[in-house]
Amino acid sequence: MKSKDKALPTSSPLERTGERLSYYSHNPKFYVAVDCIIFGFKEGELYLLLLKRNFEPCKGGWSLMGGFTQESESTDDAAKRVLLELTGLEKVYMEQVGAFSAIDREPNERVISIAYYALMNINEYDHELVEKHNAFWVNIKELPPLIFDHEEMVEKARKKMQQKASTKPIGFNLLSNMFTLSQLQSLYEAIYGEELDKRNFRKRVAEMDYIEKTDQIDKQGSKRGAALYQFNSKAYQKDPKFKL
Amino acid sequence: MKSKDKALPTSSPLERTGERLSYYSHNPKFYVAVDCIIFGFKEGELYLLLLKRNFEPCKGGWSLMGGFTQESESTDDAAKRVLLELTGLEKVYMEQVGAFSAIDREPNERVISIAYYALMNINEYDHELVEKHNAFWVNIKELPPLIFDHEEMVEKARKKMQQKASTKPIGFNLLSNMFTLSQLQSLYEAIYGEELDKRNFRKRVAEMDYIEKTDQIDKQGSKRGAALYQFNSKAYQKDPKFKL
DNA sequence: TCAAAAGTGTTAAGTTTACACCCATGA
DNA sequence: TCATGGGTGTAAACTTAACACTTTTGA
Repeated sequence: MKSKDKALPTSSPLERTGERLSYYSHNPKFYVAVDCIIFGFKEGELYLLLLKRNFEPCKGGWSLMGGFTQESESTDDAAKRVLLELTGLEKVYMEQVGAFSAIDREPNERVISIAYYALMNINEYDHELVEKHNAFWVNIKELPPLIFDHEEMVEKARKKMQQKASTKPIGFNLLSNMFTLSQLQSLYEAIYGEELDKRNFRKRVAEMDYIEKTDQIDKQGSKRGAALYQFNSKAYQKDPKFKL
Repeated sequence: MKSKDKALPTSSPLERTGERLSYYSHNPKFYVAVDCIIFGFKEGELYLLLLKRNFEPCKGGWSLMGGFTQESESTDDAAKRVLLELTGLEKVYMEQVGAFSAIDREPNERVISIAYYALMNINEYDHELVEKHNAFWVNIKELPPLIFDHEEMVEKARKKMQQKASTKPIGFNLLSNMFTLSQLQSLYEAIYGEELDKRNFRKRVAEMDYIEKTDQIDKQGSKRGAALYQFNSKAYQKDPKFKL
């Protein structure tokens, strides 16, 4: 790898630092950040967990939650850690969105950032931690201007999440363990940004045997009550077909 | 951004280096590489342009072409530069595949690498440069073991390229300016890894007005000769629908 | 008693798939 | 003259989209 083989035909004594080989030491190093697009869902709408920054740089602005990759971490690890720091949650569904590396993406320092999106249940997190970070759930239809290139990250994350959610059962991460079909439908309507036909939707759900009806009834959403369903991931593994 | 606000409540004098603010200086920095999955197409098969490494590390192994991001570049820029260094080509179609950051992905140094795939016409490049880098077109069905995590990069790139090629007219980058429908079909068969029905394929092509029949005839591929077509990207912009 | 959400099938339209023969030409 | 790839249409299968009424119950 790493081209530059003209300048570095073989490893030379000059290229050693201490005990370890260093073929690379004439190249620059960079801060590598991670930024998290954290999706939540309530009342038929998607929300993002955003920071109203009470620290520099861009104090006072709105931003994604982020952090710096450490020596001991992959960027996946760093993203998980950053999410844990903010929400107290482990094992949250996350996907890499991509690297953002424009030279001037931050005003004062060169930082390359790897964006990740996360899907979490908006009802289960550590409120104290979120408050401490001055973070708020913001309706995705009413996003404020975001600092740096964070709006671009959000856009890319939305597209990627939408694409993935249509072919893989990742949407359930945004719901409680048990959910009504109306909730599931309104979730997918929010993800796709369009209304879906109730009967066609339920027909498709009925074909996915791993979306299992429980004997529980939800009495919050309606007078009549609606059957609660759950996603059975083991059953899904056996016949992993999904389309909504 | 960047969490760690406990350790860094506000910018303090200590956080300044020279003239510039440095809120981040207690964080580590990393080499940031780019690696290129370079696709070509000939004789009905996909090929990758791979290096038989005549330099360390992993001299003698097969790898992707790569290089290090410089201060003056985004990773997109770096990927373009690296491709230019190897092939002499500018304006090649490239897409980011993602960041690869496992701590031990390289044996001797911590390097975070951003992978890109490139689609190029296998008939048009600077052979001298390729020879100088000891690079070879390898049939994608007969790939040798690759160093580091490059096989993982290739797999992810193939999936991403396949996905994109089915919905956006990027495949033309792998063909000459003019091509026969048989060539186009065999390209898509190679991308999808499955045979396609000739009549159905041509029916779909016929619906895309921006795939224009020229008055040129290809006499190489057959005795009878086959009409040559070209992709009209301006016509495509006007009605950007694509599905193959 | 009525408003509000839950639940339930059928048909038409559109899309996708399968399939076979004649044509033109150079060797 | 024949082997080779070029070129062409139709029907069946399947998938998707459109659509309206009855049920239950808490206020």
